[in-house]
Order: sequence, then C-alpha cells, then structure tokens
Amino acid sequence: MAARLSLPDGVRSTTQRLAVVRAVAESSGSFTVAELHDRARKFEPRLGLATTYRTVELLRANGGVHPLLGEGHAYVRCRAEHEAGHHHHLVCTSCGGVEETELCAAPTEAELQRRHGFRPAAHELDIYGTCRRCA
Amino acid sequence: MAARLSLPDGVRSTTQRLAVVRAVAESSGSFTVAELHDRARKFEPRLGLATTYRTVELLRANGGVHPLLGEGHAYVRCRAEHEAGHHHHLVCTSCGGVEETELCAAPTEAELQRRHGFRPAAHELDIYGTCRRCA
DNA sequence: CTGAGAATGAGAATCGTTGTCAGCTAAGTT
DNA sequence: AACTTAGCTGACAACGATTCTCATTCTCAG
Repeated sequence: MAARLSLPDGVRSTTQRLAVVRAVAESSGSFTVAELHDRARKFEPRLGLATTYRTVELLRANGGVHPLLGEGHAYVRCRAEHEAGHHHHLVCTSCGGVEETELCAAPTEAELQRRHGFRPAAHELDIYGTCRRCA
Repeated sequence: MAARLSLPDGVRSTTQRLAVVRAVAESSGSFTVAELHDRARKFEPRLGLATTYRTVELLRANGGVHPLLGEGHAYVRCRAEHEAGHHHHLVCTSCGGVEETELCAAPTEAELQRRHGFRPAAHELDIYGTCRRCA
C-alpha cells in the first residue's frame, strides 16, 4: 500500500508536474504551496503558481501530501515525513508555553472504521495542563 | 482549573466582546468566524466583523476556542464542551464535515509526568481523514 | 467625574487560492 | 512521422477570508 510519491494513474506526465513531485520529494518538514512553487521552479522555471496548486491537489487526492494546520496558509507536508516527525503539543494553561512530545495515542483505524466508517489520515493532539515550571 | 469561557484578564469588557463570548457559548460543533459574527449580532447588532475576528483571536489565545483544519476557512469551536460530554472530532478533509466521537485515547498522566513533568488537565484530539460518504 | 488610552466600525487593502481561456503538448492513432 | 484531440498550461482576473487604518466612541482607574 506504499503510497509512493507519484502522480495518480490516468493523468499526463508533464515536466511541470514532475518538477512539483521532485520538489516535494526533496523537501523535508512542512511548507506552503508558494514555497513549493519556488523550489519546483529550479527544475522548471516556467512553472506557474496555479499549476503548482493544481498538482498539489492531485498529490493530496493521491495521498502523497497532507494538508496541515497553519497560520492562515494551507501548509502541506510529505506523507512519509508526516509519519516520521510525528509529535503533539503540551500547552501550559498557566504560562501559555507549548512543549512538544512524541508521546502519542489515538483511536485505532479499525475502531474508527467500525464505529464511524471514517478513514483516518492524520491527527492532532493538544494536551492542556500545567508544565514543570508552573507546577 | 476549569478554563471557563471568558475574556482574558487585563482586557476591557465591552458589549461587543461579551456578545461574541455569548455566541460562542451557545454554539456547538464547528463554525466559521462569519457564522459566529451573525450569531453574535443577535446580542449586539452593531458588532463589526473585524471586531469578531479580534475577539476570536483573544479567545483562541485564552484557550476558549480552537482552530480547525477546514476547507480553506478557519473553523473554530467552543472548548467548554469538555465539561459536558467528553468527545473528539473527526474532520473530513474532503467535504469539510465534522463528526463527533466518544472514542478517545491519550498518553497517560503517569507517562506525561515522567517524561515531561507535565500535569495534564484536558486534551483535544482532532482526527483528519475521509468520512463514510466521501470514501 | 474625567482623562488616557483601549476598543470599535467601516471599508480599503492584502493575500492566498481558484477560475477563465486561448494556446500548447502528451500520447494514442494512422 | 504526421495527425488529432483531449488534457494541461501560464497569465492574470476574480474571489473570499482576514487584516489594517483611522477617526470616533467607550471603559475604567484614579
């Protein structure tokens, strides 16, 4: 089931799309579509921003890229990367500080399927409480 | 501890802000800032959209409201629901729909204490994926 | 009660994203 | 290899959500 980073079947393989795929493959962490556009221009300088959006949407539908919560922008991140650098947030309600943790727990895919017919792709967990310093 | 739905300390309590807080308190599920603006106008018809945005930002910083990954819109939702029935959200990245679930999992308090010295009080889990209808 | 400065409404400005359309091109057909 | 045509593309207009500006209003400490 390895959703390898590639274009979906049935679409044409153009230099523009290949440039975007290559840029995603070379990127780590999360990035905006505009940043991706810049990077992909190294491979195909005539690449337009609209085409970048269209290709990102293709990859998203194909599972190669993930939408992320951002600061007003639609951030996106390579799926493999998403599974690697997985982390959650510990938010201190006293000082407002945010810490990251790799501790993770979530309902299983099987459970979500059975109870809700829902196929999970990603999750976000924010834990609120009191941090060490404020305790 | 109970993060009651209220304005942060140090800010002035105006009828506009109170109208927004009241509208959030009465809302369930997710909503856009524009929808919130409409609802809050019942209490304060002269309320402006910009002020609604400003107040939502106050509440967000204060933990009263939570941004969700939506269809390009910034969804927010009331966090006071925690006191009623504990539940989490299944957000469909295809149609933007939000479903509630009682399925719940989170790192244990013991683990959080040991690894981070963090004392958890509440948590939020948003699961993103594909809903039954969009599958 | 008063003054200082915080908060507001209205609407312009900004910015990310999507739509439009004439021209271009991949890829199957002959 | 040339032909055909539906799928793609870039440029830029359009759009909608969010933020900014600023003159005016209002809160609240003193």
